Amino acid sequence: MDAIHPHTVALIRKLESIAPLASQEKAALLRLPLRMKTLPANQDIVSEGDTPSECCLIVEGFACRYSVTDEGRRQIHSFHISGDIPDLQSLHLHLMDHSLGTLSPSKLAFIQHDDLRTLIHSHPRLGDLFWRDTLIDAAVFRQWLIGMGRRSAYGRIAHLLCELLVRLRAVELVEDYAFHLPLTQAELGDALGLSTVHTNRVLQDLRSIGLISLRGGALKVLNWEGLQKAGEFDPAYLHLVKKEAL
Amino acid sequence: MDAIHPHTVALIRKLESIAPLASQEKAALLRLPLRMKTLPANQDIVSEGDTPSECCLIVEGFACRYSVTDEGRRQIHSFHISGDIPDLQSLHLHLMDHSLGTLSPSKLAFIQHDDLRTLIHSHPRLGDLFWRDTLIDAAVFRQWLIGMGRRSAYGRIAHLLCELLVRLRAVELVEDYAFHLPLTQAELGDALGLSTVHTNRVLQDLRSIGLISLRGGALKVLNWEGLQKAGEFDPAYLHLVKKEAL
DNA sequence: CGATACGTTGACGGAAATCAACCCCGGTGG
DNA sequence: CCACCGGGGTTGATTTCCGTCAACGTATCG
Repeated sequence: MDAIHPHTVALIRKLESIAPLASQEKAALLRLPLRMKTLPANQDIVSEGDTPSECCLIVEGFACRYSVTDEGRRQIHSFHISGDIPDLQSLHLHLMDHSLGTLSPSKLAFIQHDDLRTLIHSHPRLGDLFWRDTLIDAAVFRQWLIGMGRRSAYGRIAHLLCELLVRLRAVELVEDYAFHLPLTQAELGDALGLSTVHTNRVLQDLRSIGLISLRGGALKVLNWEGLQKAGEFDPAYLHLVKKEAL
Repeated sequence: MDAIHPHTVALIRKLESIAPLASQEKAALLRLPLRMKTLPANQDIVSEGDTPSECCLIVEGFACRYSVTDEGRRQIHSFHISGDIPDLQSLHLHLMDHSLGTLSPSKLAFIQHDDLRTLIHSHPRLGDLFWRDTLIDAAVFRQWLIGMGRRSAYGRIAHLLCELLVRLRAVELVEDYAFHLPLTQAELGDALGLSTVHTNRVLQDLRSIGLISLRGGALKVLNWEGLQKAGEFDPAYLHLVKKEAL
């Protein structure tokens, strides 16, 4: 009856990284009606003040949630990658209290709230799983909070890179400790509460110490142990099922 | 059959502040089996690394969630008041990635996960409501993130005080812009990523400007308009149903 | 009446912001 | 083909907010 959407595999891969899925649950997910959309970089997907009636699944690309203060300073709350549904919360919080935008050219799949509700109704375990996902989301916020409050710029950046590596690896976007990081230094700074200048200097430190290499959006972690230590990184807060972290 | 627990009224009042409740839902909540416990200040309720099988409803008192970095620096993630279930997330995230502790002498009510699951199963709308509550929780984290990243110490403290006033008012713990704030300046600092000394100085500023008065745990907002402006506070992110804010 | 916890004050230092150039590189258009 | 342009990255000089250290005041309590 309904079309099967191969784009949903990104979602399935992501969900399987945080809990096992039954085959009929996967089948139900694959039957979700999707509205595909491609966006260039730096476009709003949903804006603060909106009351969306659908959620946005990221199939490809990088996105972020952010707010802008009265004085025009941007704070990025989180980064989102393939398989994430960054505005899943709009299912229960109807008014967007922040914005969601692309950071790189992205392929998006929109899912109607009603379709999600129907899915959850017939597969309550999937509902629990989505809930779990939003809870992990909150856990990530808490980690960022620790970084902003109590870690140096150096530790903060290291921690963020560790987090991105682990999350990207969970959806198989990391090869040999290297991944594509389409973020400008200004964007990294806006995420970590740092100025662009300082972000630049700390990144240079990380490179000169030999922890990472970074050129033109290609990031490679040269010393995973060292980077984790620098960021006091412990992946427990991501609550992944596969613990072959190291 | 089951006993009716009047302590649950704190929870009902809180839930009604974020969504309307049907009378049979209230009745079901009142039938929840509770295990009461009284704790003095500065005691852990749940500790990082625990895998609890019950949630903690705060009936009376102040609590906070927090983490401690390797160097022993504490970061408080959130404050919790009457009606909150700060570790509701343990329902779906079995390993605690942070600790929960009292800040003042508190009256607590523990609810078995199984009882919550049964409740949610028979009243799915309550499940949605609990989910919504954890989403608001995350929204509060995002606001704190904005503060830590992009606001001055002055704005951060002002914002926090605004948030506490609105949340406390939602559960009827504010009278005439005054409320009980049993937090030390060290605790405020740990929440906002500030040193105790600096917290002290900024609080003095807020007092000398005439925005607040604060003595011995008694906080009174003298200039609500001014305090909101100082903190760029907009209560939308709390997603309360009663909007008679100002 | 000391002990202890919390608040307050001053002096000093440091991490990071700000300001202001300048470089590099990939487009693009004349 | 080269000049121009703009976005991102890099660098240095300067400033500032806030942390740290250390002392002292003040209140509550056993």
